[in-house]
Amino acid sequence: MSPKKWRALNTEVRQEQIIQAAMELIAVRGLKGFSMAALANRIGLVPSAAYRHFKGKEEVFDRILDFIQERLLVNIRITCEETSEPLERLHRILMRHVETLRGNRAIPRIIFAEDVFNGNAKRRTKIYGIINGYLGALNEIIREGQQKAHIRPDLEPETIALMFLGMIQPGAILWFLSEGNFNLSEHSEMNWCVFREAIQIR
Amino acid sequence: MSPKKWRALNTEVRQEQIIQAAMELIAVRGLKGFSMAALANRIGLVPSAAYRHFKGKEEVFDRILDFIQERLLVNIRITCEETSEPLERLHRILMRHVETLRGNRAIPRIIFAEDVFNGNAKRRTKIYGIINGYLGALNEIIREGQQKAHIRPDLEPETIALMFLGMIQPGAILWFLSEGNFNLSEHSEMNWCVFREAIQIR
DNA sequence: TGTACATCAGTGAACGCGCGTTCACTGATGTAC
DNA sequence: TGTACATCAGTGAACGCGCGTTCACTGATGTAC
Repeated sequence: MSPKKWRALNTEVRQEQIIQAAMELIAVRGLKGFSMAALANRIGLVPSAAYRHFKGKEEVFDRILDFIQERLLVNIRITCEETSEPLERLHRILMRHVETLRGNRAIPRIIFAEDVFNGNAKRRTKIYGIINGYLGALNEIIREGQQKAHIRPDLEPETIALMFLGMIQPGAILWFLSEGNFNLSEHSEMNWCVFREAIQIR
Repeated sequence: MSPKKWRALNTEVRQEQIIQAAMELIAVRGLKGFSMAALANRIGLVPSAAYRHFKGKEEVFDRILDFIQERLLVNIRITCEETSEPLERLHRILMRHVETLRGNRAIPRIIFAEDVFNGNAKRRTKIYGIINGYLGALNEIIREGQQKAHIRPDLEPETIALMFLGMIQPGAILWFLSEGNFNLSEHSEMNWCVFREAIQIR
């Protein structure tokens, strides 16, 4: 079929290619576009070949979730290495989060798509865990900010952490629905100003 | 088949039943559970009978979106009739919004499920329009609050309106993922306190 | 009031399609002796 | 260094399933005369 010499690649390489292809497919065509056939074709394989590297669609999806979790937590980790000032940390995490969404359009599609976990309690729990893990990391930063007297101590860290996500989500949906026309970064920056004033000690 | 006498109902009644059944299905089983077959069975019809009352699945979905739009805007309308105090309006709209989500679990599933509009530009535009319409109504209330010197005039009404949605969305997702264990009302109330302080004139 | 016909909601069988998955087979590469 | 065999990635045909949709048909109700 192909003019150039036929070449088999080992499983690790293929697994990475498949996850990558899946993310691209979801980014461009949505969750419906994420099929084993489309996946395989995208990296020049026949659909059944994908089953040499993954047990099935479920496993591919699980790996995608792992990837997303990792991406989000890395943002927090490197930010915390950069600075120890709590408000500055939150600000940078916000900006990195937005950039991550802009760079990986598949992420909001998966996280928001409540559809994904239906009839699959394990998956639902997994996504719940990812979000809670992220919120937990934010909680820690916020609590530190309260101890250092940078953040109002009368607010629950959990409330602040959720409002943090609230700065991003509605904008992300509008950005997505408007096919990129809505200015997500600018909007987040304005939200941040209001948010910071609301939580910092005046 | 059925023991009780066979009875045909007219199209208006059936249309209402079908929309209702569709919302229930989405609420309980997610968007994947929304099929013409399940729909029809739920109201005691054979799948093909549904096509007597709707051209197809697309049309059913369009009508669901109309229903949601109506529900959201009604919340704003009746609140504005109750009180003319801008901050009180926003507070009540927030509570009503939360109650609407709790009463119609299908709504967050549809609005968040970015999947829905894929490959269907018209539908995407329609949902964008619904959200923008809601934001527009909030904008008006906010602008009035700024003119009456209840709300800080240095903030863009659009920013405030989006943050308003941000009070609801992350909580709604957690509430959904936790299968109702997350206390959405309480969380919204706490968010409101922070939000009000952030936008009101001190 | 009775008859002939149109309308309208509901039925069941059948279709085409896409998708996830399986399986026997192939051909290249790695390994044991 | 050469031969025999195992392993491993890729192939293509085929499956079963669910779903959206169509269509000829049925039986009750409404309407015209």
